[in-house]
Amino acid sequence: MSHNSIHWFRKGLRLHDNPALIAALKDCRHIYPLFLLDPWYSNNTCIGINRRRFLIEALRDLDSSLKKLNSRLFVVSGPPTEVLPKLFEEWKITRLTFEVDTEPYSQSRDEEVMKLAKEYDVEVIPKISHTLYNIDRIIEENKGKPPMTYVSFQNVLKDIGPPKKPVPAPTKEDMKGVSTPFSEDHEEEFGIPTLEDLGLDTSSLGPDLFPGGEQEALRRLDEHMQRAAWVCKFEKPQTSPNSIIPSTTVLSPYIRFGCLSARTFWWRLTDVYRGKKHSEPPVSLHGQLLWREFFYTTAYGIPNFNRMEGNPHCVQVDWDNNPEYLAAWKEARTGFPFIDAIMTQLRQEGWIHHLGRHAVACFLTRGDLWISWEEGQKVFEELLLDADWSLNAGNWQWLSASAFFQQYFRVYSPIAFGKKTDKYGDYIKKYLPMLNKFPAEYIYEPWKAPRSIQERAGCIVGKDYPRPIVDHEVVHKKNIQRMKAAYAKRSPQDKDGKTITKGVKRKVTSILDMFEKKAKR
DNA sequence: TACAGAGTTGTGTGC
DNA sequence: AGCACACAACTCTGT
Repeated sequence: MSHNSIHWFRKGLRLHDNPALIAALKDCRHIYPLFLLDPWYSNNTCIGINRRRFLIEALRDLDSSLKKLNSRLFVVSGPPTEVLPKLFEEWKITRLTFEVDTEPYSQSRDEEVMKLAKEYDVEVIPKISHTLYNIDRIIEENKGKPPMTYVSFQNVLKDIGPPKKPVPAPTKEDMKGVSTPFSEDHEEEFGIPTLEDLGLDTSSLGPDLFPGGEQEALRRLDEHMQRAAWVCKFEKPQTSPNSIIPSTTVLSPYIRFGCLSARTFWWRLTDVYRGKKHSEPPVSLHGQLLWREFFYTTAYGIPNFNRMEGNPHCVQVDWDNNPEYLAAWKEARTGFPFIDAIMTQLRQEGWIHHLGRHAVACFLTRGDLWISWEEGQKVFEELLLDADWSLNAGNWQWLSASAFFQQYFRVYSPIAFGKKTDKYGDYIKKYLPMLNKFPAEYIYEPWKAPRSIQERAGCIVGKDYPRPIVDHEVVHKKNIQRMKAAYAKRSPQDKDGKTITKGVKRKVTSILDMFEKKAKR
Protein backbone atom coordinates (compact mmCIF):
# COMPACT_ATOMS: atom_id res chain seq x y z
CA MET A 1 0.00 0.00 0.00
CA SER A 2 1.16 3.53 -0.81
CA HIS A 3 0.70 6.02 1.99
CA ASN A 4 0.38 9.75 2.17
CA SER A 5 2.20 10.47 5.43
CA ILE A 6 2.52 13.47 7.68
CA HIS A 7 5.50 13.40 10.01
CA TRP A 8 4.63 15.91 12.68
CA PHE A 9 7.72 17.55 14.22
CA ARG A 10 7.19 18.98 17.72
CA LYS A 11 10.30 18.31 19.76
CA GLY A 12 12.66 15.97 17.87
CA LEU A 13 13.76 18.66 15.39
CA ARG A 14 16.23 16.38 13.63
CA LEU A 15 16.63 13.73 10.98
CA HIS A 16 19.01 11.42 12.89
CA ASP A 17 17.52 8.94 15.38
CA ASN A 18 14.02 9.77 14.29
CA PRO A 19 12.17 6.43 14.17
CA ALA A 20 8.78 8.09 13.62
CA LEU A 21 10.10 9.82 10.49
CA ILE A 22 11.50 6.51 9.23
CA ALA A 23 8.10 4.91 9.89
CA ALA A 24 6.45 7.67 7.87
CA LEU A 25 8.66 6.88 4.87
CA LYS A 26 7.84 3.18 4.78
CA ASP A 27 5.54 2.22 1.87
CA CYS A 28 5.04 5.91 1.32
CA ARG A 29 4.23 7.89 -1.82
CA HIS A 30 3.95 11.41 -0.41
CA ILE A 31 5.67 12.66 2.75
CA TYR A 32 4.69 15.94 4.38
CA PRO A 33 7.17 17.02 7.10
CA LEU A 34 5.09 19.35 9.25
CA PHE A 35 5.64 21.78 12.09
CA LEU A 36 2.72 23.54 13.79
CA LEU A 37 3.00 26.91 15.50
CA ASP A 38 0.58 25.98 18.27
CA PRO A 39 -0.95 29.10 19.90
CA TRP A 40 -1.39 27.15 23.15
CA TYR A 41 2.24 27.87 24.00
CA SER A 42 1.97 31.65 23.59
CA ASN A 43 -1.29 31.64 25.54
CA ASN A 44 -0.06 29.52 28.43
CA THR A 45 3.65 30.16 28.75
CA CYS A 46 6.03 33.07 28.46
CA ILE A 47 8.78 32.34 25.94
CA GLY A 48 11.61 34.83 25.59
CA ILE A 49 12.98 36.15 22.33
CA ASN A 50 16.23 34.14 22.49
CA ARG A 51 14.29 30.89 22.82
CA ARG A 52 12.09 31.81 19.86
CA ARG A 53 15.15 32.53 17.78
CA PHE A 54 16.59 29.14 18.69
CA LEU A 55 13.40 27.43 17.51
CA ILE A 56 13.33 29.29 14.21
CA GLU A 57 16.98 28.50 13.57
CA ALA A 58 16.29 24.84 14.30
CA LEU A 59 13.38 24.86 11.85
CA ARG A 60 15.50 26.48 9.16
CA ASP A 61 18.17 23.87 9.64
CA LEU A 62 15.56 21.13 9.41
CA ASP A 63 14.18 22.58 6.19
CA SER A 64 17.66 22.80 4.69
CA SER A 65 18.35 19.14 5.55
CA LEU A 66 14.98 18.12 4.09
CA LYS A 67 15.79 20.02 0.90
CA LYS A 68 18.81 17.76 0.44
CA LEU A 69 16.33 14.86 0.34
CA ASN A 70 14.19 16.76 -2.21
CA SER A 71 11.64 17.44 0.51
CA ARG A 72 10.57 20.55 2.45
CA LEU A 73 9.27 21.49 5.86
CA PHE A 74 5.66 22.75 6.03
CA VAL A 75 5.04 25.29 8.79
CA VAL A 76 1.40 26.00 9.68
CA SER A 77 -0.07 28.21 12.41
CA GLY A 78 -3.00 27.09 14.51
CA PRO A 79 -4.23 24.60 17.10
CA PRO A 80 -3.37 21.01 16.10
CA THR A 81 -6.96 19.84 16.50
CA GLU A 82 -8.08 22.42 13.93
CA VAL A 83 -5.16 22.35 11.52
CA LEU A 84 -4.58 18.60 11.27
CA PRO A 85 -8.11 17.60 10.10
CA LYS A 86 -7.91 20.20 7.33
CA LEU A 87 -4.56 18.84 6.21
CA PHE A 88 -5.79 15.24 6.44
CA GLU A 89 -8.45 16.11 3.86
CA GLU A 90 -6.45 18.46 1.67
CA TRP A 91 -3.46 16.13 1.39
CA LYS A 92 -5.50 12.88 1.48
CA ILE A 93 -3.45 11.70 4.45
CA THR A 94 -3.48 8.03 5.44
CA ARG A 95 -0.76 8.04 8.07
CA LEU A 96 0.44 10.37 10.83
CA THR A 97 3.72 9.81 12.68
CA PHE A 98 5.24 11.68 15.60
CA GLU A 99 7.64 11.34 18.50
CA VAL A 100 6.10 10.57 21.89
CA ASP A 101 6.23 13.38 24.42
CA THR A 102 5.43 12.94 28.11
CA GLU A 103 4.55 16.50 29.15
CA PRO A 104 0.94 16.87 30.34
CA TYR A 105 -0.09 19.25 27.56
CA SER A 106 1.52 17.01 24.92
CA GLN A 107 -0.26 13.99 26.36
CA SER A 108 -3.72 15.56 26.23
CA ARG A 109 -3.05 17.14 22.81
CA ASP A 110 -1.91 13.85 21.32
CA GLU A 111 -4.85 12.00 22.80
CA GLU A 112 -7.22 14.45 21.06
CA VAL A 113 -5.28 14.21 17.82
CA MET A 114 -5.38 10.42 17.88
CA LYS A 115 -9.16 10.49 18.29
CA LEU A 116 -9.45 12.83 15.31
CA ALA A 117 -7.11 10.69 13.22
CA LYS A 118 -9.35 7.72 13.85
CA GLU A 119 -12.34 9.71 12.58
CA TYR A 120 -10.43 10.52 9.41
CA ASP A 121 -9.22 6.96 9.03
CA VAL A 122 -5.61 8.03 9.47
CA GLU A 123 -3.18 5.49 10.92
CA VAL A 124 -1.15 6.95 13.80
CA ILE A 125 2.41 5.81 14.56
CA PRO A 126 3.96 7.32 17.69
CA LYS A 127 7.59 6.41 18.43
CA ILE A 128 9.75 6.90 21.49
CA SER A 129 12.97 8.78 20.77
CA HIS A 130 13.01 11.88 22.96
CA THR A 131 14.03 9.94 26.06
CA LEU A 132 16.60 7.16 26.44
CA TYR A 133 13.91 4.76 27.61
CA ASN A 134 10.19 4.14 27.47
CA ILE A 135 9.17 6.04 30.59
CA ASP A 136 6.10 3.84 31.09
CA ARG A 137 8.38 0.84 31.23
CA ILE A 138 10.57 2.41 33.95
CA ILE A 139 7.53 3.14 36.10
CA GLU A 140 6.14 -0.33 35.49
CA GLU A 141 9.45 -1.94 36.50
CA ASN A 142 9.37 0.09 39.71
CA LYS A 143 5.97 -1.31 40.74
CA GLY A 144 3.91 1.45 39.18
CA LYS A 145 5.54 4.50 40.75
CA PRO A 146 8.51 6.59 39.68
CA PRO A 147 11.75 5.99 41.61
CA MET A 148 12.31 8.97 43.89
CA THR A 149 16.09 8.74 44.28
CA TYR A 150 18.82 8.55 41.70
CA VAL A 151 20.17 5.30 43.15
CA SER A 152 16.82 3.52 43.02
CA PHE A 153 16.35 4.91 39.52
CA GLN A 154 19.69 3.40 38.50
CA ASN A 155 18.70 0.08 40.07
CA VAL A 156 15.56 -0.02 37.95
CA LEU A 157 17.58 0.73 34.81
CA LYS A 158 20.01 -2.09 35.65
CA ASP A 159 17.16 -4.53 35.11
CA ILE A 160 16.10 -2.89 31.85
CA GLY A 161 19.56 -2.69 30.30
CA PRO A 162 21.20 0.01 28.18
CA PRO A 163 19.13 2.40 26.03
CA LYS A 164 18.29 1.44 22.44
CA LYS A 165 20.76 2.33 19.71
CA PRO A 166 19.87 5.41 17.64
CA VAL A 167 18.52 4.87 14.13
CA PRO A 168 20.35 6.54 11.22
CA ALA A 169 18.93 9.57 9.42
CA PRO A 170 16.99 8.83 6.22
CA THR A 171 19.09 8.85 3.07
CA LYS A 172 18.26 9.53 -0.57
CA GLU A 173 18.02 5.74 -0.86
CA ASP A 174 15.23 5.73 1.79
CA MET A 175 13.48 8.45 -0.23
CA LYS A 176 13.24 6.33 -3.40
CA GLY A 177 9.66 6.45 -4.61
CA VAL A 178 8.80 9.06 -1.97
CA SER A 179 8.19 12.69 -2.83
CA THR A 180 7.00 15.85 -1.16
CA PRO A 181 4.42 17.76 -3.20
CA PHE A 182 5.50 21.34 -2.59
CA SER A 183 4.66 24.17 -4.93
CA GLU A 184 6.64 27.15 -6.21
CA ASP A 185 5.02 29.45 -3.68
CA HIS A 186 5.90 27.08 -0.79
CA GLU A 187 7.69 29.90 1.02
CA GLU A 188 4.61 32.10 1.10
CA GLU A 189 2.20 29.37 2.11
CA PHE A 190 4.30 27.11 4.36
CA GLY A 191 7.60 28.92 4.89
CA ILE A 192 9.33 29.41 8.22
CA PRO A 193 8.38 32.80 9.67
CA THR A 194 10.99 35.28 10.86
CA LEU A 195 10.81 36.81 14.33
CA GLU A 196 9.51 39.97 12.65
CA ASP A 197 6.81 37.96 10.84
CA LEU A 198 5.66 36.80 14.27
CA GLY A 199 5.40 40.41 15.39
CA LEU A 200 8.10 40.04 18.04
CA ASP A 201 10.27 42.80 19.42
CA THR A 202 13.81 41.83 18.47
CA SER A 203 15.50 44.74 20.22
CA SER A 204 16.41 42.61 23.25
CA LEU A 205 17.98 39.75 21.30
CA GLY A 206 21.26 38.70 22.86
CA PRO A 207 24.39 37.44 21.09
CA ASP A 208 23.70 34.25 19.13
CA LEU A 209 26.16 32.04 21.02
CA PHE A 210 24.21 28.80 20.61
CA PRO A 211 22.42 28.83 17.25
CA GLY A 212 19.62 26.28 16.96
CA GLY A 213 19.60 23.27 14.67
CA GLU A 214 20.67 19.69 14.19
CA GLN A 215 23.82 20.50 12.21
CA GLU A 216 25.13 22.78 14.94
CA ALA A 217 24.16 20.17 17.55
CA LEU A 218 26.11 17.41 15.80
CA ARG A 219 29.05 19.73 15.23
CA ARG A 220 29.09 20.63 18.89
CA LEU A 221 28.80 16.98 19.87
CA ASP A 222 31.76 16.05 17.62
CA GLU A 223 33.81 18.89 19.01
CA HIS A 224 33.36 17.70 22.58
CA MET A 225 33.65 13.98 21.87
CA GLN A 226 37.07 14.60 20.35
CA ARG A 227 38.26 15.63 23.81
CA ALA A 228 38.37 12.01 25.02
CA ALA A 229 40.43 12.68 28.14
CA TRP A 230 38.11 15.50 29.16
CA VAL A 231 35.01 13.36 28.55
CA CYS A 232 36.43 10.49 30.61
CA LYS A 233 37.41 12.78 33.47
CA PHE A 234 34.17 14.78 33.45
CA GLU A 235 32.64 15.28 36.90
CA LYS A 236 29.81 17.79 36.94
CA PRO A 237 30.38 19.16 40.48
CA GLN A 238 34.00 19.89 39.55
CA THR A 239 33.03 22.13 36.62
CA SER A 240 32.89 25.85 37.20
CA PRO A 241 29.64 27.84 37.28
CA ASN A 242 31.41 31.10 36.57
CA SER A 243 34.04 30.46 33.93
CA ILE A 244 34.06 32.95 31.06
CA ILE A 245 33.87 30.11 28.51
CA PRO A 246 31.26 27.48 29.48
CA SER A 247 32.89 24.65 31.43
CA THR A 248 30.39 22.06 30.18
CA THR A 249 29.14 21.02 26.71
CA VAL A 250 26.09 23.31 26.41
CA LEU A 251 24.32 20.57 24.49
CA SER A 252 21.23 20.99 26.69
CA PRO A 253 19.32 23.39 24.38
CA TYR A 254 19.89 21.00 21.49
CA ILE A 255 18.66 18.02 23.48
CA ARG A 256 15.68 20.02 24.73
CA PHE A 257 14.45 20.74 21.19
CA GLY A 258 15.55 17.33 19.97
CA CYS A 259 18.17 18.75 17.60
CA LEU A 260 20.38 16.15 19.27
CA SER A 261 19.10 12.73 20.26
CA ALA A 262 19.85 11.75 23.85
CA ARG A 263 20.48 8.20 22.62
CA THR A 264 22.96 9.40 20.01
CA PHE A 265 24.78 11.34 22.73
CA TRP A 266 24.64 8.31 25.05
CA TRP A 267 26.18 5.90 22.53
CA ARG A 268 28.81 8.39 21.38
CA LEU A 269 29.89 8.64 25.03
CA THR A 270 29.97 4.84 25.27
CA ASP A 271 32.31 4.84 22.26
CA VAL A 272 34.61 7.37 23.89
CA TYR A 273 34.60 5.52 27.23
CA ARG A 274 35.37 2.12 25.67
CA GLY A 275 38.56 0.62 27.12
CA LYS A 276 39.33 3.71 29.17
CA LYS A 277 39.01 4.57 32.82
CA HIS A 278 36.14 7.04 33.10
CA SER A 279 33.87 8.79 35.58
CA GLU A 280 30.52 7.24 36.49
CA PRO A 281 26.97 8.45 37.12
CA PRO A 282 25.75 10.57 38.74
CA VAL A 283 28.66 12.92 38.02
CA SER A 284 29.72 11.66 34.56
CA LEU A 285 28.27 12.80 31.23
CA HIS A 286 26.27 9.56 31.08
CA GLY A 287 25.10 10.57 34.54
CA GLN A 288 23.82 13.90 33.21
CA LEU A 289 21.65 12.11 30.64
CA LEU A 290 20.33 9.90 33.41
CA TRP A 291 19.41 12.95 35.48
CA ARG A 292 17.34 14.14 32.55
CA GLU A 293 15.70 10.73 32.33
CA PHE A 294 15.12 10.71 36.09
CA PHE A 295 13.18 13.99 35.99
CA TYR A 296 11.26 12.99 32.87
CA THR A 297 10.14 9.92 34.80
CA THR A 298 9.11 11.73 37.98
CA ALA A 299 7.42 14.52 36.02
CA TYR A 300 5.37 11.95 34.14
CA GLY A 301 4.53 9.86 37.19
CA ILE A 302 3.73 12.55 39.76
CA PRO A 303 0.55 14.62 39.41
CA ASN A 304 0.75 18.43 39.31
CA PHE A 305 4.52 18.19 39.00
CA ASN A 306 5.04 21.86 38.12
CA ARG A 307 3.06 23.09 41.13
CA MET A 308 3.31 22.97 44.90
CA GLU A 309 -0.40 22.48 45.55
CA GLY A 310 -1.73 19.09 44.68
CA ASN A 311 1.79 17.71 44.22
CA PRO A 312 2.01 14.82 46.70
CA HIS A 313 5.81 14.82 46.86
CA CYS A 314 6.22 18.55 47.32
CA VAL A 315 6.57 20.08 50.78
CA GLN A 316 3.90 22.75 51.27
CA VAL A 317 5.67 25.98 52.19
CA ASP A 318 4.19 29.38 53.05
CA TRP A 319 6.34 31.28 50.57
CA ASP A 320 6.08 35.08 50.66
CA ASN A 321 4.34 37.05 47.97
CA ASN A 322 6.96 39.74 47.42
CA PRO A 323 6.81 41.36 43.96
CA GLU A 324 9.68 43.77 44.75
CA TYR A 325 12.10 41.01 45.70
CA LEU A 326 10.98 38.89 42.74
CA ALA A 327 11.52 41.76 40.30
CA ALA A 328 14.95 42.50 41.79
CA TRP A 329 15.98 38.86 41.35
CA LYS A 330 14.58 38.63 37.84
CA GLU A 331 16.11 41.92 36.72
CA ALA A 332 19.54 41.28 38.21
CA ARG A 333 19.48 43.99 40.87
CA THR A 334 19.62 42.05 44.15
CA GLY A 335 22.84 43.83 45.10
CA PHE A 336 24.73 40.51 45.23
CA PRO A 337 27.09 40.66 42.21
CA PHE A 338 27.39 36.88 41.90
CA ILE A 339 23.60 36.48 41.73
CA ASP A 340 23.10 39.51 39.46
CA ALA A 341 25.85 38.38 37.06
CA ILE A 342 24.25 34.97 36.66
CA MET A 343 20.80 36.50 36.09
CA THR A 344 22.33 38.84 33.50
CA GLN A 345 23.99 36.00 31.64
CA LEU A 346 20.69 34.14 31.72
CA ARG A 347 18.76 37.03 30.19
CA GLN A 348 21.36 37.95 27.58
CA GLU A 349 22.65 34.56 26.51
CA GLY A 350 19.97 32.05 27.50
CA TRP A 351 22.31 29.60 29.18
CA ILE A 352 23.87 29.47 32.64
CA HIS A 353 25.86 26.68 34.29
CA HIS A 354 23.95 24.18 36.37
CA LEU A 355 25.63 25.34 39.58
CA GLY A 356 24.81 28.94 38.72
CA ARG A 357 21.20 27.81 38.54
CA HIS A 358 21.64 26.26 41.98
CA ALA A 359 22.95 29.51 43.41
CA VAL A 360 20.19 31.75 42.06
CA ALA A 361 17.45 29.20 42.77
CA CYS A 362 18.53 28.74 46.36
CA PHE A 363 18.77 32.52 46.72
CA LEU A 364 15.22 33.08 45.42
CA THR A 365 13.65 30.37 47.57
CA ARG A 366 14.86 28.83 50.83
CA GLY A 367 18.20 30.67 50.98
CA ASP A 368 17.29 34.32 50.97
CA LEU A 369 14.15 35.77 49.40
CA TRP A 370 11.63 33.12 50.49
CA ILE A 371 9.75 33.30 47.20
CA SER A 372 7.99 30.29 45.68
CA TRP A 373 10.00 28.07 43.35
CA GLU A 374 7.08 28.31 40.92
CA GLU A 375 8.00 31.97 40.29
CA GLY A 376 11.57 31.00 39.54
CA GLN A 377 10.36 28.20 37.31
CA LYS A 378 8.45 30.75 35.20
CA VAL A 379 11.50 32.95 34.76
CA PHE A 380 13.68 30.02 33.72
CA GLU A 381 10.99 28.86 31.33
CA GLU A 382 11.04 32.26 29.67
CA LEU A 383 14.79 32.74 29.48
CA LEU A 384 16.60 29.41 29.34
CA LEU A 385 17.21 28.04 25.83
CA ASP A 386 17.14 24.57 27.36
CA ALA A 387 14.04 25.16 29.52
CA ASP A 388 12.42 21.76 29.68
CA TRP A 389 9.12 21.29 31.54
CA SER A 390 10.12 18.18 33.47
CA LEU A 391 13.67 19.18 34.33
CA ASN A 392 12.74 22.72 35.21
CA ALA A 393 10.01 21.69 37.66
CA GLY A 394 12.13 18.88 39.11
CA ASN A 395 15.23 20.96 39.68
CA TRP A 396 13.29 23.85 41.21
CA GLN A 397 11.76 21.44 43.70
CA TRP A 398 15.21 20.05 44.38
CA LEU A 399 16.89 23.40 45.00
CA SER A 400 14.06 24.76 47.11
CA ALA A 401 14.23 21.54 49.19
CA SER A 402 10.58 20.94 48.35
CA ALA A 403 11.12 17.44 46.98
CA PHE A 404 14.01 15.03 46.20
CA PHE A 405 16.41 17.00 48.40
CA GLN A 406 15.72 17.50 52.09
CA GLN A 407 18.95 18.81 53.61
CA TYR A 408 17.64 22.34 53.69
CA PHE A 409 20.33 23.54 56.09
CA ARG A 410 22.81 23.31 53.19
CA VAL A 411 22.45 26.81 51.82
CA TYR A 412 24.51 28.38 49.06
CA SER A 413 26.15 31.63 50.05
CA PRO A 414 25.69 34.34 47.39
CA ILE A 415 29.11 35.64 48.47
CA ALA A 416 31.27 32.59 49.21
CA PHE A 417 30.11 30.11 46.57
CA GLY A 418 31.37 31.95 43.50
CA LYS A 419 34.77 32.68 45.07
CA LYS A 420 35.70 29.01 44.98
CA THR A 421 36.07 29.03 41.19
CA ASP A 422 36.51 32.74 40.41
CA LYS A 423 38.53 34.40 43.15
CA TYR A 424 38.96 37.71 41.34
CA GLY A 425 35.41 38.04 40.06
CA ASP A 426 36.23 38.10 36.33
CA TYR A 427 32.83 36.58 35.61
CA ILE A 428 31.08 39.30 37.60
CA LYS A 429 33.02 42.01 35.76
CA LYS A 430 32.02 40.54 32.41
CA TYR A 431 28.30 40.67 33.11
CA LEU A 432 28.20 43.69 35.45
CA PRO A 433 30.47 46.26 33.73
CA MET A 434 29.76 48.92 36.39
CA LEU A 435 31.84 46.82 38.79
CA ASN A 436 34.70 46.54 36.32
CA LYS A 437 37.13 48.68 38.33
CA PHE A 438 36.21 47.27 41.73
CA PRO A 439 39.12 45.64 43.59
CA ALA A 440 38.85 41.85 43.84
CA GLU A 441 38.63 41.82 47.64
CA TYR A 442 35.29 43.66 47.49
CA ILE A 443 33.86 42.40 44.20
CA TYR A 444 31.54 39.85 45.85
CA GLU A 445 30.39 42.33 48.53
CA PRO A 446 30.81 45.83 47.08
CA TRP A 447 28.76 47.42 49.88
CA LYS A 448 31.62 46.64 52.26
CA ALA A 449 34.10 48.70 50.27
CA PRO A 450 35.06 52.00 51.92
CA ARG A 451 33.59 55.06 50.24
CA SER A 452 37.00 56.12 48.90
CA ILE A 453 37.43 52.80 47.13
CA GLN A 454 33.93 53.00 45.64
CA GLU A 455 34.75 56.48 44.34
CA ARG A 456 38.05 55.36 42.86
CA ALA A 457 36.26 52.45 41.15
CA GLY A 458 33.66 54.87 39.78
CA CYS A 459 30.82 52.85 41.24
CA ILE A 460 28.91 54.07 44.27
CA VAL A 461 26.83 51.36 45.93
CA GLY A 462 23.26 52.59 46.20
CA LYS A 463 23.67 54.73 43.09
CA ASP A 464 25.58 52.92 40.36
CA TYR A 465 24.94 49.44 41.73
CA PRO A 466 22.19 48.44 44.20
CA ARG A 467 22.68 47.80 47.89
CA PRO A 468 21.99 44.16 48.86
CA ILE A 469 18.25 43.65 49.28
CA VAL A 470 18.71 41.29 52.24
CA ASP A 471 21.32 40.51 54.85
CA HIS A 472 22.22 36.97 53.85
CA GLU A 473 23.61 36.01 57.26
CA VAL A 474 20.42 37.04 59.01
CA VAL A 475 17.86 35.88 56.51
CA HIS A 476 19.30 32.47 55.72
CA LYS A 477 19.30 31.49 59.39
CA LYS A 478 15.69 32.59 59.71
CA ASN A 479 14.76 30.67 56.57
CA ILE A 480 16.29 27.44 57.84
CA GLN A 481 13.88 27.73 60.78
CA ARG A 482 11.01 28.38 58.39
CA MET A 483 11.95 25.29 56.36
CA LYS A 484 12.08 23.31 59.58
CA ALA A 485 8.55 24.47 60.37
CA ALA A 486 7.32 23.54 56.91
CA TYR A 487 8.77 20.05 57.27
CA ALA A 488 7.37 19.71 60.78
CA LYS A 489 3.89 20.44 59.47
CA ARG A 490 4.26 17.65 56.98
CA SER A 491 5.95 15.26 59.39
CA PRO A 492 4.21 15.20 62.77
CA GLN A 493 6.58 14.99 65.73
CA ASP A 494 6.37 12.99 68.94
CA LYS A 495 6.66 14.53 72.42
CA ASP A 496 10.48 14.60 72.22
CA GLY A 497 10.35 16.51 68.95
CA LYS A 498 11.45 13.48 67.00
CA THR A 499 9.85 13.18 63.59
CA ILE A 500 7.24 10.50 63.14
CA THR A 501 7.39 9.42 59.55
CA LYS A 502 5.08 6.46 59.35
CA GLY A 503 1.83 8.45 59.25
CA VAL A 504 3.08 10.61 56.45
CA LYS A 505 4.36 7.69 54.51
CA ARG A 506 0.94 6.11 54.57
CA LYS A 507 -0.67 9.35 53.44
CA VAL A 508 1.67 9.86 50.48
CA THR A 509 1.35 6.25 49.40
CA SER A 510 -2.41 6.48 49.35
CA ILE A 511 -2.37 9.53 47.10
CA LEU A 512 -0.01 7.72 44.77
CA ASP A 513 -2.24 4.66 44.81
CA MET A 514 -5.14 6.83 43.72
CA PHE A 515 -3.06 8.24 40.92
CA GLU A 516 -1.97 4.78 39.81
CA LYS A 517 -5.54 3.58 39.63
CA LYS A 518 -6.46 6.66 37.64
CA ALA A 519 -3.57 6.08 35.26
CA LYS A 520 -4.59 2.47 34.67
CA ARG A 521 -8.13 3.42 33.70
C1' DT B 1 7.98 -2.47 61.54
C1' DA B 2 12.25 -0.33 62.83
C1' DC B 3 16.39 1.21 61.87
C1' DA B 4 20.80 2.13 59.45
C1' DG B 5 22.80 4.27 55.74
C1' DA B 6 22.94 7.29 52.02
C1' DG B 7 21.95 11.44 49.71
C1' DT B 8 25.07 14.73 42.26
C1' DT B 9 27.83 19.42 43.55
C1' DG B 10 27.22 23.94 51.51
C1' DT B 11 29.92 26.78 54.79
C1' DG B 12 33.32 27.84 57.96
C1' DT B 13 37.12 26.35 60.73
C1' DG B 14 41.21 24.07 61.72
C1' DC B 15 44.95 21.14 60.65
C1' DA C 1 45.93 22.51 48.81
C1' DG C 2 43.11 19.20 50.46
C1' DC C 3 40.84 16.88 53.99
C1' DA C 4 38.01 16.20 58.39
C1' DC C 5 34.70 17.88 61.10
C1' DA C 6 30.68 20.43 63.16
C1' DC C 7 26.72 22.51 62.01
C1' DA C 8 21.36 20.25 62.61
C1' DA C 9 19.03 16.67 61.62
C1' DC C 10 15.87 16.28 56.66
C1' DT C 11 13.70 11.92 53.68
C1' DC C 12 13.93 7.63 50.96
C1' DT C 13 15.39 2.97 50.33
C1' DG C 14 16.61 -1.52 51.55
C1' DT C 15 17.06 -4.97 54.83
